[in-house]
Amino acid sequence: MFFIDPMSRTPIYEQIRSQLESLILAGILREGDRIPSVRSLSVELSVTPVTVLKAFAELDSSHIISSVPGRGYFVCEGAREALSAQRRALLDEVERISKQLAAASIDIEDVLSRVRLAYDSNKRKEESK
Amino acid sequence: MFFIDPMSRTPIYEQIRSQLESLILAGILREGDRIPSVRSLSVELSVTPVTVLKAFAELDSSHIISSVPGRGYFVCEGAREALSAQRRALLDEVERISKQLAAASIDIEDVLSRVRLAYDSNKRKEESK
Amino acid sequence: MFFIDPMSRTPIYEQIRSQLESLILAGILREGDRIPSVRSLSVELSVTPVTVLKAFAELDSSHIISSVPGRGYFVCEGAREALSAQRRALLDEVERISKQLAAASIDIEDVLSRVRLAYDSNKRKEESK
Amino acid sequence: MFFIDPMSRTPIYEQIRSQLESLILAGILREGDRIPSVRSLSVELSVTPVTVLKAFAELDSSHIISSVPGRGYFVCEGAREALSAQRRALLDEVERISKQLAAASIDIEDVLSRVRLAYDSNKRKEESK
DNA sequence: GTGGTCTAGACCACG
DNA sequence: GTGGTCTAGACCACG
Repeated sequence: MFFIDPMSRTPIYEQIRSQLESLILAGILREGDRIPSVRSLSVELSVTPVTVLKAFAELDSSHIISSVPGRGYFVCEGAREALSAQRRALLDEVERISKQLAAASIDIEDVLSRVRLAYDSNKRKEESK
Repeated sequence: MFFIDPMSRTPIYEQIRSQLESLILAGILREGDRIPSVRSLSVELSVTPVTVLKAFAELDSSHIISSVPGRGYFVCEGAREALSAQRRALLDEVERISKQLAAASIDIEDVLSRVRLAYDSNKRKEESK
Repeated sequence: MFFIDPMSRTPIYEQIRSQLESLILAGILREGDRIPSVRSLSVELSVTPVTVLKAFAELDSSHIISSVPGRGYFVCEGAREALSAQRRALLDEVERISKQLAAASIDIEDVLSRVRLAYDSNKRKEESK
Repeated sequence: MFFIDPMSRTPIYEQIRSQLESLILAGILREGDRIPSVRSLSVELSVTPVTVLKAFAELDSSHIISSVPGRGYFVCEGAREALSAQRRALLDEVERISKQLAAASIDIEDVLSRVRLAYDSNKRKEESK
């Protein structure tokens, strides 16, 4: 269900968070569903429980999942909608700022290269390439 | 010195502001220089003085130029640095948001196309005219 | 400058966060000020750097302080106002819900005791009492 | 069966709703029971039928009671459980927020007084009358 | 069993 | 030097 790349420059907890988000967006994890326990997932992924917990805590603070101590983590009401709204908002923000940059006559290539830079810094440097 | 495209979707006062900014960034207009008067510029560009004034007022409120009643508008101390800081800040913001989008596994093409969309919406499609 | 009680039931990172908030609200730490480094504070308080970092990371995600990797953490623009707004909002929420409870004829003592319960669960159990 | 205080600052329809809720919670009105008609209740309480209807409509939209056109309003399946769940949820919310306030070192008295304020604003000061 | 906090220490990138 | 991630493992409360 989960796959992490320990060599990636994206921190492991971000990879876990991102995959949980995708599972919720895809409707595989639904409102009220219990998600795998911190410990079981840490075993499955061969990482320490603290790393899994960090991913869960971030989603908890965005009200995407909710912790019930002693019972586990559960997908919140409206989590899916919240996630798509979040993503739409980020893309809208990119557009809004890009309009300002266009108005300031900044070369579009400068903007595009910044986006690529951000994505690259998030990716593994593949030595074999 | 100035060129405006009355057919552009970018408001004329934005075009004027953007060109003044470029002249300051390029070092053509320097700290303390007097910039063309509202009246003369409105004649030169064949636009109403109100439009020119709007551009000046925006730059005034960002402390890029400053009005000296009865004498005209002058380029502020540190205007050039302020402008480059502004532009750097916007580009930094693009990068920051792009990192979030990367972390959320949003396809980079979705982001790039939003940037292009913003730039396109700022341009007049000249071919179709 | 800082004092933590390792015996308290309030986690150490919450104590650190709360004290930083108080210093900002009191105007002792101001916008743009650099706050003590993670490592120096961990030495001063005799806790691990990870615990200090957890406190800082929470304040970072609320835009109260901001990390500049390689240079340290700094108090954000508007941090003080944001903190007081936060606190006002929480108290307003208590009042709003209390009105609903009053309208539902819930005994006020049931409500007050819930508040006390929350506060008690946050405090040290004093055995000596 | 019903008592309303026309002098209270709590709207009359809230009083009616609250009393219906109490009757259901107390088990006096049970699932499937027919509740008094809008018309008879408006006469009994000397209020306009519109006020009674407003109380019923609110309970209807929370699926506590349900209208059967031409026959009257009936208590829904599970109404009692739904009501206690609602009340528990509100009290849980008070506790949750109180924990945040405690963590932020807000004086407990500030919180308690907000609760009392909400209850007081809901009551008519009878002595001053 | 569940989540949650903390330690001690390694290691990384960046300036 | 700065922040930031991760491990391995101890220990806690709660159910």
